[in-house]
Amino acid sequence: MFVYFITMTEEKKDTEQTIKEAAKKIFLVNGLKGARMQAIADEAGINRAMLHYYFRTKDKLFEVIFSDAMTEMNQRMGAIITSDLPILKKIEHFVHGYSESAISNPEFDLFIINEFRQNPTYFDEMMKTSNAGTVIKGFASEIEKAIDKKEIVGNPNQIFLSIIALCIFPFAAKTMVRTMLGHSEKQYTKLLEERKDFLMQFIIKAITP
Amino acid sequence: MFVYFITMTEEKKDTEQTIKEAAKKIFLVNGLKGARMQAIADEAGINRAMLHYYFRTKDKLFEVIFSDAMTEMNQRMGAIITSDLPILKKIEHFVHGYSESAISNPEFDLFIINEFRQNPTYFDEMMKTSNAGTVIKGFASEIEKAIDKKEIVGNPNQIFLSIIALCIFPFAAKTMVRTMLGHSEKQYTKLLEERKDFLMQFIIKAITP
DNA sequence: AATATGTTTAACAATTTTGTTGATGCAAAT
DNA sequence: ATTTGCATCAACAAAATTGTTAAACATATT
Repeated sequence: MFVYFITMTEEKKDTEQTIKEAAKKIFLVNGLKGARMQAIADEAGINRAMLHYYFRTKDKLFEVIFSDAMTEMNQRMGAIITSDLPILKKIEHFVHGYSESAISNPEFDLFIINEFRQNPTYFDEMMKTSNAGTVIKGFASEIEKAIDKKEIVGNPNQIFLSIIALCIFPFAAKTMVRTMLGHSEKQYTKLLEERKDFLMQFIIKAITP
Repeated sequence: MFVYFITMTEEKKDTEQTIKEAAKKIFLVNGLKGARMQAIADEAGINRAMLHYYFRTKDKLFEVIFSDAMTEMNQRMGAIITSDLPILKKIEHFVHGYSESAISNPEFDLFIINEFRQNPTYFDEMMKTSNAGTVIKGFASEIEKAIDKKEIVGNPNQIFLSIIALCIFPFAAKTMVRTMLGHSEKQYTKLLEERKDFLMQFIIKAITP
């Protein structure tokens, strides 16, 4: 009996979790309007009515997935905070940290970029209040300070933009780049792994005086 | 009478053109499934039936816009071909050429990235046959040669990926970056303009021995 | 065994979106 | 002035998509 209880609870959670994972997969690729509830149900291997039973509406389900994604974004950006390291070490910490989490969830980057465009006001608000917002602005101003101290050279905004471009683009445009290079999934994953180290050398060369 | 004839013809073409421009705007932001015919009609300021009158179905209308986008992509990538310049000049030519065309059509980049993901096989095919495909592979192999000749240093694929990341990302993730930097549309446009020159210095420093 | 509780499903209803058609207008040709 | 041919629109029909419900099912509690 006790065993049954555990089993049942686990299976219940499993359904909800299964739906969330399926929904994440579909929403991340198709966006809110582009996604179909049936596609999510198929992905989860369950009846479509279950989606409504657990999450009421498409919008509410999306909201859950979206919040999770935001939390993840805050965590990723949090990788920058490492208090009192010199700027190059800080950049290195960010590059490695970002790459690590992007490798484990490579669909995420493009989703965020798309959502930003579709819902700019939401993110405007978020930048003012959230962890990510503070971190990003802090990072940008640290770059500025380092330039003042002649530790690195260039325009602060351009440098900031370049660093995140080099980090994010390989994941956001994964399929495109992979196709351009004629790489298999495996080859490209290897490229991304190796990139962590390549990038630091590349960036350091580019910004040190 | 002659004047009337001209006027009428122009207005007819205008409607079709108006629809195409509106459709481009909507499809580029929302994708095929995410776009709504009513949204396109509203954007064009005409009755929705007109879309069907001129283009039959949503799919066919999308196909037209998509083909145009592919043509543009081929043209952009063609900016690389400048026959016998040294590698750094060739890169410079690409960076400037790409930035120029991206500034005039900034929604395009993210659209292509998204379509690549949604329809990988289509692009796989395209890379084998099209202008863009040849150009991209040629560019990648030129970088490889230059590395052999010790003109530049690094891994060829990483360098190729880095160059296109630095060029494309600022447009693809425009809204995101703009929000992160707290820039207005105007400020960000200025940043993109200035970036043409910044980028070349950045890239040269990063890849010369 | 009977009951209660939450889960699942198929069928249905409502809504949204796409696609069609017949009536109307408008300029050019006769 | 009448006719012709295309463009436009409002209203309608069809299809796709989302949301609801009542009944069946499973499992734990009594």
